[in-house]
Amino acid sequence: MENAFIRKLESFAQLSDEDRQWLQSLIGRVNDVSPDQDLIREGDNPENVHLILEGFAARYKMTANGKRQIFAYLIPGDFCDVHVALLRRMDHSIATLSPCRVAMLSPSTIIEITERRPALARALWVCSLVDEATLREWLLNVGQRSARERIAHLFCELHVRMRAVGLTTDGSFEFPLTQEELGDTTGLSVVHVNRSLKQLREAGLVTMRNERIIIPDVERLKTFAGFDPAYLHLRGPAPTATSTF
Amino acid sequence: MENAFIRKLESFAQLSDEDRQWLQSLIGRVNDVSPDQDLIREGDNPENVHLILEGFAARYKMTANGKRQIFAYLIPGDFCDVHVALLRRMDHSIATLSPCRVAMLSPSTIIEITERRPALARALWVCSLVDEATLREWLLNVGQRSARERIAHLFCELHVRMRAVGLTTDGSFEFPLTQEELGDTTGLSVVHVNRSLKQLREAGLVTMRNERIIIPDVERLKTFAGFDPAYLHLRGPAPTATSTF
DNA sequence: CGACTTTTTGACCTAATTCAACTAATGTGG
DNA sequence: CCACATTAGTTGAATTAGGTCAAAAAGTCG
Repeated sequence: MENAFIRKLESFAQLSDEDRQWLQSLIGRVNDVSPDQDLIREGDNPENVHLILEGFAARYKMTANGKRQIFAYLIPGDFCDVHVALLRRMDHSIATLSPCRVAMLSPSTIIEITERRPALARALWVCSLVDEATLREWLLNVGQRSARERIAHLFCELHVRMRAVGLTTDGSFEFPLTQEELGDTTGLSVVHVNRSLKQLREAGLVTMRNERIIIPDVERLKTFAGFDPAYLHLRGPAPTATSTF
Repeated sequence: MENAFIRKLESFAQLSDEDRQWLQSLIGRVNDVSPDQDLIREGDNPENVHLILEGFAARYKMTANGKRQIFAYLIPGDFCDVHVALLRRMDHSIATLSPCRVAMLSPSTIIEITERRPALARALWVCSLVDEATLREWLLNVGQRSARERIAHLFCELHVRMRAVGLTTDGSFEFPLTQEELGDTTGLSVVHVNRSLKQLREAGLVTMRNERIIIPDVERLKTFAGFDPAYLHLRGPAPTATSTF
């Protein structure tokens, strides 16, 4: 799965073989990180750029009263902090949610990309715009949808994103998060996440078990959630679930 | 107020006199736009870059069920869509909320900035990072805070942002939005916004009247809302309320 | 003034929270 | 491999924050 991020960039821009090889060669130091470890913490002065190779991580922030909001899931192929390096001080934290393999790149690599690889630079640009669009969609999600719709919408999004990096088998993909973490992303209590999941399961819309999400009928779930993938700006028809193997 | 945006950029980076003059000369066509007009609509292929000179505008999107979520307020000095031009298709809309004066710049101007004015380019970069951080804070706000805290937090943020462009008088500033629009930004019903405002007013924390927000004791409101302005990444101590005149 | 929009209030309802207990997993050291 | 500890998931009962519906009051504007 080391090349999930090449795959991801390719879903936004046409890359040359040279670009691809060059990207491949970028990956220097790789760390295995256990779950619930902060990669960067609020207040830190960011030094490295992190790229998730395997596992799930998340951006988050805590309120003064100790409540946590998760802002984004970072899945294989996602850069954690390309841009943030421009600011002196991290305004949020990033933590692993499952065991992760993380590549650490030096900021100079990124600068090299922007200066020497226009196609790649553009692809990175687009990535960050998509991240922002995704963030907007999450705000829409917690601001305007019911508990069940929120969860269903999140799962639809994740299915599309996981498929784009070749990590789905039909309607199913790995999802190693706890219901508590789901609650922190949807703005719901654990208890209510549990009850909502039960209802979704009983309606035959989604099942979450063995650290996997199983969607028997993706179209049906999309309809239920009011999911429109336009905001993910994937180009062309996404690869079909099975063709990714 | 034509130079609110110069002021804004200066709160992120040191600009030379030349930069300032050049920025001033940028403003070409200026439109007066009445309230509730879309500047760009979801699905459009963005052509112009809009800069708000006066008034309030907002990014927003509707759900399939006709609910609206507002993602950001655009106040004098804010660029609406510097970056979005990179994508083929708008994934959200931008509308005026009050009468606005809007400068329309050609995308080529932006390209010129990035190529010829490194200090400005950097300042624009930082602006968009701050926009993203603000969006995260809004998600935290609707996901984790109570109705009153949400509203109070939003007002604190707005106070800081308005002050940064010289549009406050002590704890007071123009705020020409309806309670319905406040509801669409905080994920609350109009009725509940109204009741929450009443409680905040009775607690002596904020008053909203005559299209203005009046905060008798800014520090007290910040404490109540759990507001920490770090995410706005303003450099140095902000100008004091009265020194802006 | 009269039409329309926005704000305010009341009464009632419901989605989601909280607290608490219990069960099912997962993990750890002997 | 088992006994015990710990974390995660499930369920029930009581409570509450916030939503809905409806109608009145207060502004706004041609």
